[in-house]
Amino acid sequence: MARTMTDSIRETLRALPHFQALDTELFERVVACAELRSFERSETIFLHGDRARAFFVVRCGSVRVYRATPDGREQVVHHLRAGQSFAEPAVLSIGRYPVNAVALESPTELVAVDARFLELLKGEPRLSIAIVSSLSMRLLGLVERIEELSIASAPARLAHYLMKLPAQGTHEHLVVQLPLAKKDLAAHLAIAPETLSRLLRRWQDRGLIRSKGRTLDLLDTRILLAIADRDE
Amino acid sequence: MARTMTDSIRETLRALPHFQALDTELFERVVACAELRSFERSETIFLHGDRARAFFVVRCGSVRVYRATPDGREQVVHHLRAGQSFAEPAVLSIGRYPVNAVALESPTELVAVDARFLELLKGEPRLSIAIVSSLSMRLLGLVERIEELSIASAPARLAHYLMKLPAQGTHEHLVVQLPLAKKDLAAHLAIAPETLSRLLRRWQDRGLIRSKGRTLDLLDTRILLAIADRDE
DNA sequence: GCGGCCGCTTGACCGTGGTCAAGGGCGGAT
DNA sequence: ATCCGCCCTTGACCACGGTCAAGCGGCCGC
Repeated sequence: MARTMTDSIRETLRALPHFQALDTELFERVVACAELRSFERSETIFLHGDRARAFFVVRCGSVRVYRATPDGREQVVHHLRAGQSFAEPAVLSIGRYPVNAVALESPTELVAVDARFLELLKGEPRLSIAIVSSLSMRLLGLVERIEELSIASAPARLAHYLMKLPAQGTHEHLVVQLPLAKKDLAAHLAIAPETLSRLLRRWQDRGLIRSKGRTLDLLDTRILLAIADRDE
Repeated sequence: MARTMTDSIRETLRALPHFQALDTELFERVVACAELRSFERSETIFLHGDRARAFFVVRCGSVRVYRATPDGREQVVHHLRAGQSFAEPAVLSIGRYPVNAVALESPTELVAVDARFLELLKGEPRLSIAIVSSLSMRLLGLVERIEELSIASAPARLAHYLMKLPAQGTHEHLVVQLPLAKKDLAAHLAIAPETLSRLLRRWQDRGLIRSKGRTLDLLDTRILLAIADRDE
């Protein structure tokens, strides 16, 4: 019954795509590289330029990975939830974090896998194949994100985001929950909070959605999809 | 004296970071997966959705990798020159190209490394370590690109681009050559060609640069740097 | 040398979306 | 229950940069 910290680590790591196919012995050696860390809302996990001693897997809570410019603006690169990993590239190549990461909820628990993992990698082709594949997927995801951020208009980005959210209900009347505060969602979509607010208002007036706090009813998915990949 | 096609392939692949540390025997097995292909200006190399049979290394010429949206707009993801590789992730994970690629010059010669490479990877930890590292670098590059495209203003993007170009001359009077036609540069920076034109004009009027065709004199690098990471 | 094409430049216009400022509403703390 | 603070909303304004349209210039083919 006693649930050790190592059990938590084991459970979190095993759920990762990288590690699902590993045999027990190798997997335990990975677990031995890891420790559990806990963060509070708004607590910094690492900063741009810090020495990259570990990569992370989200056990619970959520994390924002972002870049900041000298003039104080920032751009969200990733938003991570339970079961997702981040910062592998920093550990596996240059050894410094190229971005900032901050916890968004209290508590946010992360499994930190440190540099001993690199040694494992060198001796284990199966492990490196898994990592290659997972990094490749991540790359493809970033290419998507480039498209989202630079081709699409603000309404298209929002509609696209809403339609990708896990939904409940029938095809013509979906109900979704926003996983972020609206101001954080705005940051993720690279728009001002005011713009987000105005868009939701407009669509509600047109009968496309209904909005109550973080719960949205998508009433006309047909038109929303059209907005998502054409343009408003 | 006779220079075989295989020699060309060997030379091109050997210059890649992935392959520099390989011993001769393993390297030759990589070479055996590769063939040389030639393209003309504007010729398509692959399209979004095509089965990914190979990844590529640029031997000469240049390549634009881009995404297109239903409404006809497009976003440049990469611009590649001699010695650079692309499309590894497609081959190494999902098996389909997620983007389009087109040759920008005549001739553009590419070394295509086909799927037999995957088999090599499975048996060779050193090879996969090299790939992991190189994919990681690529990921970091894409994060930079996200910042470039979505945080910075048009003047900042342009100034940043100019200051990163290989330059000749003294610190306070650099001379750079644009490696792209201005309309292609505009596409890379995600701005309209007209905007590029106007920016260069304005900076020339202010004495920051001098522009003659594709040759630019950077007369005040101090201010250009300021524009690059603050904002206009 | 001449014509035509394509890339570059310039001008005029306008829409998208960011900024500034102020008001309302929900929730947590006491 | 009440207060305070933070988020969200709404309004007014404006500038950045895209689009449309026209004119210019250089390069290549004939």
